[in-house]
Amino acid sequence: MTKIDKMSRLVKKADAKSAKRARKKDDLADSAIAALKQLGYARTSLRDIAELSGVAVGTLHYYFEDKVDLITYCVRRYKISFMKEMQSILSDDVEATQLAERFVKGLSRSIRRDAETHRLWYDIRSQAMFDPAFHEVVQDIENGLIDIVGEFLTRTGNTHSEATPVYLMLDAAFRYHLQKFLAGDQSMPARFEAQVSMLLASITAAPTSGD
Amino acid sequence: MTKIDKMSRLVKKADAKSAKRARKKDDLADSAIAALKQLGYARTSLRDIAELSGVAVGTLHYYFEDKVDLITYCVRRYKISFMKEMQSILSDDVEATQLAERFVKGLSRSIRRDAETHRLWYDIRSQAMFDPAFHEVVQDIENGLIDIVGEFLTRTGNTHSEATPVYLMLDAAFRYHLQKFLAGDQSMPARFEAQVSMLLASITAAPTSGD
DNA sequence: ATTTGTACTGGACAAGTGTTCAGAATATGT
DNA sequence: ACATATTCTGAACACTTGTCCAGTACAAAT
Repeated sequence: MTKIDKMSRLVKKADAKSAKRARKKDDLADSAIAALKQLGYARTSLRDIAELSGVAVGTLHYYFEDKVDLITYCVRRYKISFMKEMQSILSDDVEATQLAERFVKGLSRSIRRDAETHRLWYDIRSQAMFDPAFHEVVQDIENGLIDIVGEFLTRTGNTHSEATPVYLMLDAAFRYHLQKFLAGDQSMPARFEAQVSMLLASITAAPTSGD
Repeated sequence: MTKIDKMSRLVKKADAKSAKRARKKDDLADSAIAALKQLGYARTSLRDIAELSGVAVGTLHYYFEDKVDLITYCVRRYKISFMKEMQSILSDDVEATQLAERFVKGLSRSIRRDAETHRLWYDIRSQAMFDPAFHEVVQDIENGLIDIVGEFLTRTGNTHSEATPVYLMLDAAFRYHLQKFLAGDQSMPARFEAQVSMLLASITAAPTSGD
């Protein structure tokens, strides 16, 4: 069985290698996010990222194809972690009204805590309107967000089919209050909470008379 | 009265001068918009704009302070013309339901016809999250849009106070369908119409139970 | 015809961009 | 200890960027 032994060992080594590489890649991505969330996509150069990561510019190209690859990787990484956070709220075993409250609170807390990172998402989403290179990430993430809203709706006893319009409403409110919060108005997370829970209440109370 | 004559003549001359200058400025802005709507803020250089305008780069700086000044001027100019269009729909003397229909139709037509220009607005709005130089334009325009929605609501027999949330909803739907339309889905303007008129119906039918 | 003023040009400038790659440093395997 | 692979460096490259400004073209006024 030396042959199989060798093989499995080689496989393990290879896995460890790629795992280590992946970890390093994520480290770099985290540094990159720290830079990107301050300056945005267009104004952040690879040199900015390299400096903040403590590596040379070449290293970035060693781990990422090009700038677009790096940025999309970062956005994906960040947004997925946000989505997981929301998912974990949805997995709480509580009744509908309390779930809704926690959900909205989770969002408003994210405005307060991760405002600068979220604006990166809106930046890339706008870029996608001009550059097809960003279509895929944006599509993927937006579908993921709609799924979460859909899950939220079913968990609170609503029709799953209304996921898209409800997502749009949440997204608009989120963006608007985020924008004002970033402009200096500290009251925005609270106002977001108030407005959204009101809107959600009107949704759950009177389901849209579709067909 | 030669003195007054002279003065009034001078004033007239000065006015003609500045009027001519303003016209030329607007011409340049229109060319600039044509360039900007194709490439977006970050990817459009002053040389691109100059080439498309048929003038030298220096000329742009002769009429505009700097790049930010040029871009904000363009966005304002374009968006104001869009807002005037919407205003003219609101000034039609028709009953509420028909007004709502025309309003939504106006929006969906704008998705189809001015998709590329509208994305410039979303681009600048995102930039404003990073660059305070854009705060003012974005604030002004967004307030203008909210006003229009408010006027629409009063004209259709709703409470004016709900302007912001309704604006947010319209904006979200507009942006979403615009994005998908730009990605190639021709059915989006129609879908936008359907979705929005449904949402508006649910608003007007059951006013939000605020207080 | 000559001065004055406005409109415009386009080259020069300094600073920045993403990307590449020969070679050094470090780690891994024998 | 040595050899092989991997990881990383940072200078170099070819371009692009916004801005500036001496100088030209043209119009208006004297």
